Amino acid sequence: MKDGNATRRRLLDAAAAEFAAYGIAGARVDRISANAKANKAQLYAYFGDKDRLFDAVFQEQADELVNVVPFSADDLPGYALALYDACLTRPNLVRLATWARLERVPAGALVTSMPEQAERKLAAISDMQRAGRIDPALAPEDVLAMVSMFALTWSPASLFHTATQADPEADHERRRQALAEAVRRAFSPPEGTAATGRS
Amino acid sequence: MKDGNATRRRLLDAAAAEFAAYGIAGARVDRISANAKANKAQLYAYFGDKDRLFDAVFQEQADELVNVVPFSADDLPGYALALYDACLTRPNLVRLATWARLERVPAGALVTSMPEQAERKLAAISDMQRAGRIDPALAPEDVLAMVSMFALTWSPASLFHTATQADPEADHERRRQALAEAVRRAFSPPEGTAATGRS
DNA sequence: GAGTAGTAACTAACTAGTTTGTTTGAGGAT
DNA sequence: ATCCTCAAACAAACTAGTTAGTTACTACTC
Repeated sequence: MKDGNATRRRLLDAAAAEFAAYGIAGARVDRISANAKANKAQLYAYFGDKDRLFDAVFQEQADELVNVVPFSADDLPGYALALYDACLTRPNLVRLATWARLERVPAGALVTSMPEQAERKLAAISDMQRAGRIDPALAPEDVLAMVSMFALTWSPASLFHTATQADPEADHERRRQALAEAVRRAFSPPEGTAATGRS
Repeated sequence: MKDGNATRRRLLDAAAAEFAAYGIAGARVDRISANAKANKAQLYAYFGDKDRLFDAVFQEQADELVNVVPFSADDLPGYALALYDACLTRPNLVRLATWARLERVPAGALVTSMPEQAERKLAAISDMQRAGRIDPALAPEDVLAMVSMFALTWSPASLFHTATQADPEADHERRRQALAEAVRRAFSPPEGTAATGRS
C-alpha cells in the first residue's frame, strides 16, 4: 500500500514552514502543496481547509514547543538558558506560536491543550517555593510566565532585538550570562529567608 | 479648501486599527478606506500602496510606542509597571509592533528609526550602573531589553497569557507586584557591592 | 476656473477550494 | 508469474469570490 502517512507528514512539514514564515493569512495553500511535493487535493482530503491545517500544525508544534526544553523548577536559570538556545535552533517554533497568538488567540492563555503538563510545572514551582528555593510570595503561574518570557528577550517574538545563530558567539555568551544571573536573582527568596524544609 | 489632512489622519487611524487587528497580509485596503470614511483612491494618492501605508502607520506608532512610557533608569520597576499598564490601555501598539517583527523584521533590532532615544536610555542605564544602582556586570542594552520584555509577560505579544482590562483587578495587582519585585531584584547590584560614587 | 477632494465602476491578478480523469502500487486470488 | 481490485496519489483545469491597484468622472472651495 502506498504510504499515505508519508504524504501527510510532508504536508504538515511544509505547512509548518509556510505558516511560520507567512502566518495564516499570508500562507499560500499552493506553495504548501508544491513544497510538500504533494497534491492540493490531497491536502484538502487530509486537513479539510487552510484553518484546520493550521490547527493540525499548531497542535503538533505546541507539543514540541512545550517539550523541547524540559522544565526544571530547581534550576530556573538553566531552564531559561535552554530556552534561549532553543529559540536559536528552532526559531520557527516561536514564530508559529506568535502567529497563533496574533491571528487566533488575542487574549488569555495561548496553549490550553496540555493542562497536565502545565499543572506539573506549577506544582514543581510550588514545591521549590516550599523548599525555600523560589520566592513563595510569587504565584507559580507568574513565575513560569516571567521566566519563560525573560528567556524570549532575544527570540523571534522579541519587540527589541531578535538574535540569530549568525550573531557572534560573544553576544550569545553575554546574553546567556545576563539571563542566567537575572533569572537567578529575580526568583530567589529574599535574603535572610530560611528554608522551612517541610511544614 | 477641503481638509485633506483630516482625511489623511482618518486613513492613518483606520489603517492602524486594521493592521493591528489583521497584520499586513490580513489587512484589507477596502476595509481601511471604508472605516476611514474615505475613498480607496485617496488612500493610494496619499500612501502609494499597502506596504508604504503600513510603513507610515508603523513609523508613527513606533514613536508612540517608544514614548508612551517615559524611561526612568533610576526606577526600573516603575518603568516596568508603566509598561504593563500601557499594554492594557494600548494593546494595539504591541500588536502592531509584533506584526512588524513577524512580517517585516525577522531578525535584529525592530526599531532603528530613533537612535537618539535609544542612546539616551542606554546612557541613563550606564549612569545608574556607575552610581551603583544597577548591576554594572550587565550590558545596558541587555538591561533595557530584559526589563521591557519582562513587562510584556502578559502583553498581547505574550506566548503564555495575555492580560486584558476585563481581568479581575486582583490579577492585575498580583502581576504588578510580582513584576516590580522581580525587576527590582534582577537588576540590582549584588549584595555587598558599594556604590563607587564617581570614579 | 483651477486645483483639490471625493466617488464608483473597473481591471487584472490572485486565491481557496473543487472536480475530473488518470496513474501508481500493494495485496489477494488464481 | 499474472490478473484484478482498490485506495492513495497526481496533474490540470475550473469556479467563484476576493483583492490590490487604476481610471474616468463629479463636486467642492477658493
